[in-house]
Amino acid sequence: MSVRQSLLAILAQGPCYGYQLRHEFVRRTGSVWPLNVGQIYNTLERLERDGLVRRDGADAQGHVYWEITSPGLAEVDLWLSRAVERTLAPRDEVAIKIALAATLPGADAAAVIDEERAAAEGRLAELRMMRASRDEAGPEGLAHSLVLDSLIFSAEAESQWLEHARTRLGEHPDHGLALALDVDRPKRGRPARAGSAALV
Amino acid sequence: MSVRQSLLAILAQGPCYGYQLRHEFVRRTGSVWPLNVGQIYNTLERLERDGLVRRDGADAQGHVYWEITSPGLAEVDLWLSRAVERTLAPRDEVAIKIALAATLPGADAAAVIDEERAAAEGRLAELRMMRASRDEAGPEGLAHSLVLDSLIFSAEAESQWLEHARTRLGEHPDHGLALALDVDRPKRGRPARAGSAALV
DNA sequence: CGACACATGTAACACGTTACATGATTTG
DNA sequence: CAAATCATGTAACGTGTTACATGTGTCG
Repeated sequence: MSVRQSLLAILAQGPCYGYQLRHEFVRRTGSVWPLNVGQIYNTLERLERDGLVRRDGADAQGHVYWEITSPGLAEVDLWLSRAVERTLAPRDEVAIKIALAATLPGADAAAVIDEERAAAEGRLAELRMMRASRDEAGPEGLAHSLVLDSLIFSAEAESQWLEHARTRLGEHPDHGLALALDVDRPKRGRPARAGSAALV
Repeated sequence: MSVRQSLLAILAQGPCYGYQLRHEFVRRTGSVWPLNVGQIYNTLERLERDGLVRRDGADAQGHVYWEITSPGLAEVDLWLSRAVERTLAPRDEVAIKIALAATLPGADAAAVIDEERAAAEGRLAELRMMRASRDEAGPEGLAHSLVLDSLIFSAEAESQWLEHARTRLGEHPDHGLALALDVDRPKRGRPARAGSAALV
């Protein structure tokens, strides 16, 4: 929903055409989130379908302008006034992967964690370099550095969690967490074929 | 890609049928990520389409078993051996929203931050309660608490970033970050209709 | 019996994302 | 002129997600 809501929010400032919307989005979010132009037109059509924007004719240069509607403005207000709806537990591929690696007999959970942690640290270093060389002057500066900070905070948390996970895994006696398939689960009868331990 | 890869990884341990896969996924990831059963069958068909699993007949109870193929096993190995592919800057709706709120003349960025922070703290409190009442005994205990820790680390980072953002916003003179539409951008000629400042 | 969990499956949708086609205009 | 940018658009795909239909088995 981020792209959709963002475009809508920008349109709340006044009519724009496609390329302009992309420019505004990139400019305001610090150029860290590139946006394929095609997606703009795509999203605009979906917003139109939902009655949140309408086509607003074209100017002398042929630019097709889009205008926000009343329901669209209401949607923007709602977006800004209420916190984003998040599930209590957003799915995180890395966390899922570690949890599975830790319970799969055939996997080396420690190695998986190390690999992910190295990747996280690499991203972190790159983000910090970007952050350091970021020019904070100009009206866009603060927003830009805030976005970078957000990414850095998040990457730091991931790396720290992985370190924590690595430690706790090491403490665990003989990696005794590998789980075979739970063949006894079905209430109404056990499958004929027992859970064979393929792979390793 | 998380669900897809997870099911594949579980199937690497041996053939399973749909409901069993769901059970295994939920069991290994600490029941924090519920999985609609329909999605299992959906995903299995897509995996079959890609040649990573194949149907493996049914047992006496009518359970339809699925078996991983060679390419499927290779895919699992790859997933476990290499870090998850992540863009340097994953899109985060909250970060995008704050960046936009900070640059939109009509928005009260401070209020938006406060609202998001309250929500983040709420989630955090709930996660900590879950974590505290989590039974760590049993083979699944460690994986479960690690997953919860992941969510907690992540929620903490978000809250801390929001606090940081709030502070930096406060330091900023007269909220001077509101950006009007960048009407001078188009290189080939200025649109006839100037960027009007609608909304506030 | 009736409610509920088990079990399989289908169909549709949402959003994000990319590849491609097409043309005008600017610039080296 | 040729290349690059600006600009609009279309078509397709991928994953995640939900709603629904259908039937069997269990249990109070």
